[in-house]
This record gives sequence, C-alpha cells and structure tokens, in this order.
Amino acid sequence: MSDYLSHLNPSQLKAVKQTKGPVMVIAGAGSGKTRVLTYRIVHLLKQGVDPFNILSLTFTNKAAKEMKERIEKIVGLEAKNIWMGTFHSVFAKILRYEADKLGYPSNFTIYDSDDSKALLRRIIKEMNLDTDIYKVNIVQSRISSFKNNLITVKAYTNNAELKTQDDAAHRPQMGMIYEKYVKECFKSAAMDFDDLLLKTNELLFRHPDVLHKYQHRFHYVLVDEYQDTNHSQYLIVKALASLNENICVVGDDAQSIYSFRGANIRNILNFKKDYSDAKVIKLEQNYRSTQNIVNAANSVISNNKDQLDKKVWTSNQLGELIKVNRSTTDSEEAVSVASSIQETKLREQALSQDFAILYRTNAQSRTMEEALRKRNIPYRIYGGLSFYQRKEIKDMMAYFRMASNLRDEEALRRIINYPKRGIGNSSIDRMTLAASEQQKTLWAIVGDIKNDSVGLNSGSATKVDNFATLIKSFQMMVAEKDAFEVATYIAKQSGILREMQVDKTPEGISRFENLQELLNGIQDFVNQENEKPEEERNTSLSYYLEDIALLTDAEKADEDDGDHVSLMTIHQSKGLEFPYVYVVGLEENLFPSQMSLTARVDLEEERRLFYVALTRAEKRATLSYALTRYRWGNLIDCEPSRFIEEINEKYLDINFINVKSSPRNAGNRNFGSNYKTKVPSRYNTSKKKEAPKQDSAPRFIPKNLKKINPNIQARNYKEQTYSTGMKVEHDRFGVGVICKLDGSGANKKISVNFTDVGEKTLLAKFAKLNILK
DNA sequence: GGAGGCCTCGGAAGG
DNA sequence: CGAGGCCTCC
Repeated sequence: MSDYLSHLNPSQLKAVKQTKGPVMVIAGAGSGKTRVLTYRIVHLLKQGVDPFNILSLTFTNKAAKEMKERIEKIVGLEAKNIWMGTFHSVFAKILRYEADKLGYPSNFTIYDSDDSKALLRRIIKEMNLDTDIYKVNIVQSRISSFKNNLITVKAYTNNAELKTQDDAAHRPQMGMIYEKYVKECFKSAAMDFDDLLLKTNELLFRHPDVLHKYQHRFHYVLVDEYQDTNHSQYLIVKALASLNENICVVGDDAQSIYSFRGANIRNILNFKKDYSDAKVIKLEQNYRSTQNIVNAANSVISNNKDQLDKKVWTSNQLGELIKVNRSTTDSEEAVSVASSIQETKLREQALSQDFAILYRTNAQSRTMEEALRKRNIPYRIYGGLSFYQRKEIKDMMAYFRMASNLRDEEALRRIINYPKRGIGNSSIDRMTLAASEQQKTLWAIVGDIKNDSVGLNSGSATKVDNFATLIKSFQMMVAEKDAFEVATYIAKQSGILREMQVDKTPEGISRFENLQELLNGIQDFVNQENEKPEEERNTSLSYYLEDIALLTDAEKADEDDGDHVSLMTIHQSKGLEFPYVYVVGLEENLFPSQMSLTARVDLEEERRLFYVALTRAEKRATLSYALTRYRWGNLIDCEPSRFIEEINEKYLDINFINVKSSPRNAGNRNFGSNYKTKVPSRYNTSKKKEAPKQDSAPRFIPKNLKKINPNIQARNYKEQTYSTGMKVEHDRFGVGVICKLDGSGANKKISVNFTDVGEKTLLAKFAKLNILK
C-alpha cells in the first residue's frame, strides 16, 4: 500500500509530509483527523524512521487502539513497536521502569478515583473535620488540580494565594489534607492518576540523565486531542520534544470540552508562542455533515471569543434544515423523538444504529428510554458503571492487588472483612492506631498480629491472623504460578466465589457472571502472553494488573450487540458520527448548564459542547426543548436555550410553531410566548455577539458553494410566495411545476405536477418546496 | 457485626 | 426522585 498519500486532500497531505519541526494541526470536526495522524506515522515509517523512536499520545485507550490497528493494517507488525498509548499508560510504563529514582517499587499500585476518594474520606474523618465543608468530591478535585498544575505539598505551603483561596472557602485544612493524602499514597506504594503525570514531571526535571535518555529515544512526538491536555501533560510533552522539536499536535480548540477535569485550552491557543517556528496546518474541509449542519455549527461557535481562526466548510450537499421541536413536557419531548425515529426509519429505510440521542446530563436518559421501549425501538444507553467499577470486580481486584503489593492499604481495607470473617471496625480501628503509633503500614500490623502489639482479644487476633495467612499464601503463589491459576485460587479460597454462588437473585447471578468474565479475561491474558517469545513473556498476576490498571472500560465495544439507537451524553459522543442526531433538553439552566452561567469561559465551553453535539450529525440534526421538566422530583418551567437563538435562523426549520401573523423583524425572532428573545445582559459577555447575524454563515463558506443554486440556500421556514408555472423541488417527490393554487393562509394548497410521480396537492405550510426558477 | 431507616445532595468523565 | 453514605438499633 504505497499510494496511501493519494487518499489525502492538500491540507491533509501537508500535515502528513511536514514531519520535521513543530507542527500544529487544527482539525475541524469531521475533517479526517485520525486519517492524518495515522498516515503521518505511516509516512514516518516509510521514510525509515524506527518505530521505537516514535511517541504517539492519546487520551483514551480506544483512540490508541484504533490508531494502532489502522497503522498495522498498512505497515504490518512493525507498528507494534511504536510507543503508542494514553498519556497515563505510556508514562506508567516509564515510571515503573524508573521507579527506584522516585523511591517507589516498580510494582506500585495505581489508585483509581474511588480509591483516592476512600482514602480522603478516611483522612477527613481522622482529622475530625466538618464533612459538610470538607466534601470529598471538592477536596479530591482541588488536590487533583494542584497536581495537574505541578503544585506539590511544598509548593502549596509556599503559595499564599492558594492558601488564601482555601481559607476564604472555609477550608483552612486543605494543605494538611493534601499532605496526609500524599504521604498515605506513598506509604501504600500507590500513585493516583494525576501522580502518573506529576511524578513523570518530577522524574524528568530532577533527573537530567533520564530526561536526556527519553529525549533521545523519542525523535518524533505526536499528541492527539491537544486541546484536552492539562498543564502537567503540556510540560511533559514540551520537555520530551525540546531536543528534536519534531512535535506534532493535533486538535480542535472548538471541541475543547474538558476544562472541568483540568484541560487547558491555552495549550493549543498558545502553541505558536511556544514554538515560534511552528507550522500551523488547518484541516477545514468537513467530510461528515451537510452544508446546513456545518454552517449552523459555524454560526453558533462564532459567538465565542477564545478561538483560533478557521473556516470549516463542506462540499457535501446542502441537506435539510436543522429541525427545532418544542414540547410541553420532558416526556412529550421523548415521545416526539421516538416517533420521529420510527417515522424516519420507515420513510428513509434507516437502521436504528443510524440514530443518536444526545443529552447534557445522564438523568435525561430515562424518559428517552421509556419512550423508545414503548415503541419497541432497540436502544443502548452508553455510560454508567463500567465493568471495572462494579463492586464484585473491584473486590476481586483488591485481592489481586494485595497479592501483588502488600502495602496497598485501600485494597487491604476493602477486603479485610469481605467476605465477612468477623473482623469489625473496632479491630480495624485499633490496628490503624497501632500502625500510626508504631509508624508502620497497616499490613505490617495485620501480618504480624500474633506479636500482639495491638491488644486485640485472642478471638479477633486469630481471625486477623487467619486473614494474614490467607493473603500470604496468595502472595507466595504469585511468584510461582500464572495469573489465571492464582486468580481462580484466590476466587475460591477468599470465599468470594462461594458468596456469589449462594446468591440466586438476578443481581447475584449477574455478579457471578461478571466474575466469570473477569476470570475469562485473565485466561485470555495468559494465553496471549504464552504466544509471545519466551524472553518477552510474562504471565504473572502482577503483570496482568499493570496491564489492566489503566483500562477503565471493558472492551465491550466489539461485543456487537446489534442494531440500536445510541443514547449518550454529548461528552461521550465526541469523535462519533451518526446520520440522524437528536439533541434534547435545549433549555436554559440545563444546556447551557446553570453552573456555566457566571463566567464567560464556562459559557464558552458549553457552547463548544453544543458545537460538538451539532457536528455529530451527518444528514439531519434535530434540536428539542420542553416547556416543563421534572428535575429531582419537581416539575419546573423551562425556557429554550440561548444556543437555539444563536444559530443563524436561515438554517433552522421551526415550522411547528404557531407563527403569528405579525412580520418578524430580523434578529428578533419569536419562538412563541415562552421564548425569551433577550438574554440577560450579564450573560451576554461575548463581544462578537453584537455582529450582524446574517454575516456569520456566508463568511465561512468557500468558493465551492457557488455551485449551489442560491435559491436553495435561501430556503427557510418563512412563508414563500408561490405562483403557477414555478419550477419547484420537493424532498421526496423531486422536481415539478406548480399547476394550481388553492385557498389561503393556513389552508393554502399547492398542486404540483412532478416529473417522476405526477400531480400532487400539498399544504403550503408543510410543503417546504424549493423554488428553482 | 449487620440490617434497615434517615438524610443529603445532585455536572460532564478520560486514565 | 433515587443513590449512596451514615447512623442507630438490635
């Protein structure tokens, strides 16, 4: 496959061939971003670059996997040697290799966010702090943001501003919690997700030799979704690339929707400042959506101030207008979506999988689900608990973690009395106290309970000792047996399997099946390892844990569960595309979210989220809102989202509204009595908003639009004047000539003689004819 | 030590 | 409204 370059348009080609020096690729929605990244790597390999010298970073395992597969398809097994993976997995690998330099064992545990939450909860409790003020979620995200900005405990202590912020928020003990949290993690030989990046920075900046080594290893660095990088990731990338400066970042500032988890849109906006000789290549041709969708999306995003200049366009067909639907209640909204799906399936011979329903919050899925179920439309709700977050899996994994790292205190606490073995809270509290007094790990006390430094009664001590003996036997086995043998042994000996088998409720059976699934997965892992050459082979349970610690999602995607409508949050839909997309709940305080209304940057992010939602659609986008909605059990009144108003009206089809006879003046559209035409000025912070509306669309449309009949482009919901003899076009019936007009107003009828289907009589208000001449 | 009732609180979610 | 943490009572 040597003609791979011929599949690219000029900008894509440029992005692929510009392999030297810093390059930023701004990839508009649907512009073939993955194709460029893939081919760029293929191109490097074809030029003779050693795969070991290429570092390619993504945010999700899925993205990494897909890219690897695509490259492998073209260049073969050579692709396996590329350093390709998520930030976290690549740097976890490096950290394990260099762990001793940071005082960690190489088999350190990775705490997921539940583990860190549990630890924080314990710390806050131990410090006797008010849990209403020191809420775990707040503390956790605060510490996360410290770490993502490289603010260590020491740096925090020296930072008066942060201290002042926390004092002002009535959380003066934040620094102390942070300190204890970091110490506990270290004591447990554990790193949380943020540590994987923070410690990598530490490693690279404190050990110039290590930095030097990896700078020389990675001749070429590629970063996908650069707009999603946080400061910590930014610094790592910068450090690694600073020697060769062969760095290529790909992203779209307009799709930056993750600031709430630390992503810093400045990284992409400032790339040119960081690398003065950077080449910026824009992929502006959209291959996914119709012109109406692309133009509507452009008109919305132009309301944002913080953005890189680009003009997304498409040569696809004009397509349908964006539909806007209003319902009285949220359940009516769901019914109207479901019936529209059903109708479209029949009329356009579409499959269920051609449809997606996108919403701002997960809570909105329920009404949608009910409506779909009533009509027997198959659907799948994405999101929710992933496989590895299930209790039964986490319990089992906690045993594995203990067997591999005895210092893992969160795992120990999770299983010391599960299944029930009579070790209660008072025993655990006593041992915890002893551990802290003697400056030992909790396991050191548990594993040596017979030496009686704790003062448990003999019955409790025996129970603890039996537990310790059990864990020790697991640990010994890890060194000798393969992961599957150890895992099945643990499942039986720990009593978990027995516990599962007894429970015959549907939930219990499902838990048992999940456990089986986990064991099957471990068997697969062992089999795969056994296929490798002996020197690369590692079938141990510890290695299995390393392998899957960062897999937060079970690979259920390929477990194709057939033709279904997809229900998901807009965040989850990023990167996906569907012929028909329904964006529901377009209401003020829901979308945009109420929490985004106080700051311009937050509102802009909501707008980007809306942009992402719109640009998922290939053929048709339908927006909807309800006038009332149940929220936390209460019925509340809603107003349509400002985002609907921000779309240039000529791309909208809101013909369902009882249009009053009064003429609408431009820029002051009337969506019905409940529509708020004026947004409160304090929200109206974007300067660009004042620009005349009609500008936003054509400005973004390049030459090729001229091929399109301007009359078609001008089509909108406004009443059109028809006369006999006019040549018109209908979506379904094709081209024809008007032969008769009847009635007036709402009852106005038009008879058209269509070339293909003969004469048809249509109601003018529903006909939506394009006047051709 | 465990079950069940009370209370609180609610955003989006990658690794 | 519903999930999950916490507390009380047995």
